Amino acid sequence: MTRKKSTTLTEFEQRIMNILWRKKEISVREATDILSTEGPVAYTTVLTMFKILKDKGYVQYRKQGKAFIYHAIVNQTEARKSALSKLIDQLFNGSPEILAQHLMTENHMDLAELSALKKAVDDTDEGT
Amino acid sequence: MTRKKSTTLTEFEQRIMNILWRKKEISVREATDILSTEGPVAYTTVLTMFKILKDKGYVQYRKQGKAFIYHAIVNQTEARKSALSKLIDQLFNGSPEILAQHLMTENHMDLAELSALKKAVDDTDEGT
DNA sequence: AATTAAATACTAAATATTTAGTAGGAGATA
DNA sequence: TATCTCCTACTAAATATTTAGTATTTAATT
Repeated sequence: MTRKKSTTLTEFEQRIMNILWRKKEISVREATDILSTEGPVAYTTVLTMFKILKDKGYVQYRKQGKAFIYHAIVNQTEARKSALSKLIDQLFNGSPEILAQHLMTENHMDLAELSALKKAVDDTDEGT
Repeated sequence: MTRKKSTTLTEFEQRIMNILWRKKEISVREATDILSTEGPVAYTTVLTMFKILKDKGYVQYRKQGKAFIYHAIVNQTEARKSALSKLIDQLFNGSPEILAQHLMTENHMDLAELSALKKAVDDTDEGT
């Protein structure tokens, strides 16, 4: 009779985390402003989401005056890893190789392109 | 005040579609038996899910005696495409290249491996 | 044809997720 | 200090998703 809680970020959680990963630190007010550019959203809705993210251990805050300034405490790479792993399990028979094949055939990525990317990754550290 | 309906397959929908992609055709009874090996599930629950998938246009059925025999009418590649595209939008800045990087760094896929895969894909047609 | 077995249809409800209103509090300001 | 503004806390409810019970139908069987 019970529905399973999501193991990864929900859609709205995701949207907020994306903002946090870009901005490092942000108030609920600022986040609301940013989200509002994509569509109407109430301040308290965003507030609630931050509270949920806090409870789930994805973010933390510090106080500044009377406001909370939030920051992410899970990094993007980790989130990518678990979301991708879930997707691979569910749709790619648990095989990253099948996903790679799919990328090459459906997204027209060729080896030259991948090679260049690999080089770029090897040269830098932060691959975002 | 409204929550957005999922654009991709939900988790349970996904589980059933995986069975359909493997078995081509299946009755609710058989599907229930298969799903039961992973955990308890009521026959009517599975029946309901098939009805939902039918309404959403993911499956179709033919009658055999009094039972419905279901088959998928969306293929796995399409489902993979949309789910992946959604994930890339949400977590990989809309960039398949970033995903490719991630695969290489986090899943330790190297170019030799990818090259072999590419060759395999080029030789066959159905890459599952 | 009547009975039976098994399937579908209809209905309902639990849980997760998303959305937001109202109350109350804390700091800034007049 | 009194007021005002903006913030968080608390509460509530809408929608999606999952789960399954009960009623009805259908086909096979006797």
